[in-house]
Amino acid sequence: MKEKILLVDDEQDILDLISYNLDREGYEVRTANSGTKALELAKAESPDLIILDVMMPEMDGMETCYELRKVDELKNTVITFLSARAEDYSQIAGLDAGADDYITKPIKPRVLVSKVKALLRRNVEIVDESRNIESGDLILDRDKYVLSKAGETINLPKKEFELLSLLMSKPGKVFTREVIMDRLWEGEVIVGDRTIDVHIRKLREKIGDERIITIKGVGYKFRAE
Amino acid sequence: MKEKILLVDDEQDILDLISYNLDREGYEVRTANSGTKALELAKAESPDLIILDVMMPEMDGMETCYELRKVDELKNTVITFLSARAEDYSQIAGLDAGADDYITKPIKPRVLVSKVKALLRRNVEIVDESRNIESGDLILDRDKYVLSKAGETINLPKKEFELLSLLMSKPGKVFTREVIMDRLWEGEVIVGDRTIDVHIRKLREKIGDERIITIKGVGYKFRAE
DNA sequence: AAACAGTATTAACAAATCATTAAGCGCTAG
DNA sequence: CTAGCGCTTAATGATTTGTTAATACTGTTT
Repeated sequence: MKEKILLVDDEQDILDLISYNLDREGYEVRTANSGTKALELAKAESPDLIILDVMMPEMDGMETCYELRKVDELKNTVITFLSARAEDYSQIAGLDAGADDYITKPIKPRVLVSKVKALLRRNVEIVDESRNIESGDLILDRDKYVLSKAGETINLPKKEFELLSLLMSKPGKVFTREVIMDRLWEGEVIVGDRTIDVHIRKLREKIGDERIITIKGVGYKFRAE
Repeated sequence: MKEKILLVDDEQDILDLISYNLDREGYEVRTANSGTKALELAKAESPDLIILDVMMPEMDGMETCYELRKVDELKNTVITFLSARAEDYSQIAGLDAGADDYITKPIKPRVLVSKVKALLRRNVEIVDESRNIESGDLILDRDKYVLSKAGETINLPKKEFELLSLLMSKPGKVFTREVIMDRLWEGEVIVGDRTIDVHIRKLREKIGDERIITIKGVGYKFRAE
């Protein structure tokens, strides 16, 4: 699943340059040469990221951004400006219009690419941050402090809940014992390594052994589907 | 850990001037007076930064840049142009060729040095950002602590993972036994040479014999595609 | 071709790390 | 005030990972 990027600028050269670079990185790139067209395309495609030139005839970047932000489907879309001037004034005004970042010309392809990557990653993280985490038949409800497994609800004690919550926040990612301790016992006390094992064990008892994977010498991770 | 810079220009004066300044700042500077030689040197040394004159007889800067970008080991290398003309046109064309920045003549040593510093700093950030190393059908995921080979995931024990991670961090570069020991057993214990062989062997069992190449009397390297 | 230096391979051993169980302690609800 | 729950630890057992030693191999030098 490629991530979609909508690129808006009135200069064809810029469109070519940027789309060439993003395309090479494996993104699906759409282009528009005016704010009006951008709005149309954005509604139709709901891209993950919109790169918007500030200076355009007719409808400029700021205005387009305001309009884009009104569209409900684009709530989770990251918008970033593109501008020749790095003046503070325009930066602030741009972000006020609902943009998430600011890229200045002249464009340096590799900077652009890594910025785009960072923005999209941030987006993913924000989405992940939602209160519920699902994976397979498990649903972890951070608000209600409850875990559901295949419909039935399981009440987890605090430490177990937090541990599972941590592991499930990034399925597949390994959490070292050190990190786990930092998160679950922030500085308070120092607990032994076996404590973590025991909590892991209790969790495994409740959600099944396969879900939590041990990486010896490294840490634990939640099995990504 | 000095950072390596490759300097390419057909005029000896320029080479002298720039390398004098960069050398004084503690960088390790190599020079080439043609695009062809630059390619050779770049492949052999995989520098961190390449400064490329646009106007050169035979193979010009743009063309050299295109060629350089095709080389896999130079993926993370920053390339910057050097040109007498600051016209917009050449800027865009140059960046399109895969360069990261543009330095204009006449060269002001102080400006050059600070630009170089900025470029290398950025490079560090970019490299740090991606926790994955890819090569061919292998993907090493440092977060998940797994290796994927053609889709299927392989779990590697810590030492093996670290060893492969080291080798893959600079494909094609030879790591001596000494360096490997430094990185994998930082001062802790002293292990025999055979230990490394065994880990290499286990890795080869898992990823195929062709991937890791032995250079007798020197060390091991990961085969660049 | 024999001696040599360096690497490969294998299996056996040692060490590190994790799992499991049971038990104790402290807090809180009833 | 005490039963119960949750948290932690200790003790022991199981497993994986790391290391070494012994031996075989490969290529190079004399």
